[in-house]
Amino acid sequence: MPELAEVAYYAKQWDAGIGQHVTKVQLHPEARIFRQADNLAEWTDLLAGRRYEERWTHGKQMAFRFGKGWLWGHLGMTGKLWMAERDHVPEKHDHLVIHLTRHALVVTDPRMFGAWRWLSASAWATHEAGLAPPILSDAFTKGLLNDFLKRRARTPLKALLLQQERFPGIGNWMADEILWRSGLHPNRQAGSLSPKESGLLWQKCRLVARQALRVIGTDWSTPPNSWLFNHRWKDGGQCPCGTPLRRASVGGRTTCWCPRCQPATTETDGLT
DNA sequence: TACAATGTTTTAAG
DNA sequence: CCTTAAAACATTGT
Repeated sequence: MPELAEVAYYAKQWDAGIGQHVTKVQLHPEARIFRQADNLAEWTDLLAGRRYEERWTHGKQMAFRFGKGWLWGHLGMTGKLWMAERDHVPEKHDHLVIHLTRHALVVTDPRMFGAWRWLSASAWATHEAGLAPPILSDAFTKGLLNDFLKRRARTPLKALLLQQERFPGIGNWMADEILWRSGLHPNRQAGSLSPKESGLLWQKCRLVARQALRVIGTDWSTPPNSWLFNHRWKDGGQCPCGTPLRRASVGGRTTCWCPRCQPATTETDGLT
C-alpha cells in the first residue's frame, strides 16, 4: 500500500512519542519482517532506556533515531505504523511494539513484505551515503532522468518509474498518475521519448510527488477528482475527459491509463 | 473458489 | 553485462 506520501504519513504517526524513553520491546523473532535483521537478539538491549529522538523518510524507506542508533524500516505492501496506549497488547499482526513512557509505537504488517533493521551510527552513515537523490531535491535533474531513459531504453515507462534507484518512493498509483498527466502511454519505451516529452515527464514526477505529499502525506485527505487516483480502481472508471479507462498488466503490475489522453504509438506494441 | 492487492527480491531465460 | 518475465513471499478481501 504505502508509496512516498503514505510512508511520510505513517512515519509521522509516531511523532507524539518523540522525547519519550523506551521501557519495553516486544517482537516476534520469527516474523518475516525481521529477515534482514542480523542483530535481532540484541534489539531489546539496544533500545532499552533510549529516547526516541527523530523521524526520517526517503522514498519508501523510513527510519527512527533512538539515541545514536536508527530503527530502519520498509512497509512493503501492507505495513502500517500507529501509536497505541502504553500497555498495548500486541494483536495478531502487530510484529513490533516499542513501549515508551506514555505511549507504544506499533508496527502492523499482515503480509509481512516489509523489512526492519537496526543500524548503528556507522551503519547509518554508510546507508545514507548510498541513497538516490529524492525526486523533490535539486539533485533530481532533467539530465539525471535523461541518462536513465537512455540507459534503460527498451524498458516500458511504467516499469521504469517503479525503479527505486532513480525514482525513490514512486509506486503503482503514482506511476500511473505521472504517466497520465504526462500524456504518455505506460508501454512506451523509455528510449523513445522526445526531449519535450522527457521534460514533461520530469515535471510531472515532481508535481505528483509534491501534491501527493501535501494531500496524502499530511492527513491522508482524498485527492481532488481531477486526479486519476480517484478513478483508477473502479471497474468502468472514466477519465475526466470522458473516455473509459483501460487496465492491463504493464511491467508486471496492474496499470491504468486513458487511451485518448495517452495515445498508443508504434512501440507500445499493440496495447492501446 | 479463484484471483488480485499502492512491493521487492530472486531466478531463469532471452 | 543487460533486459524481462515469472515466481516467490503471506494474508485478506472480493
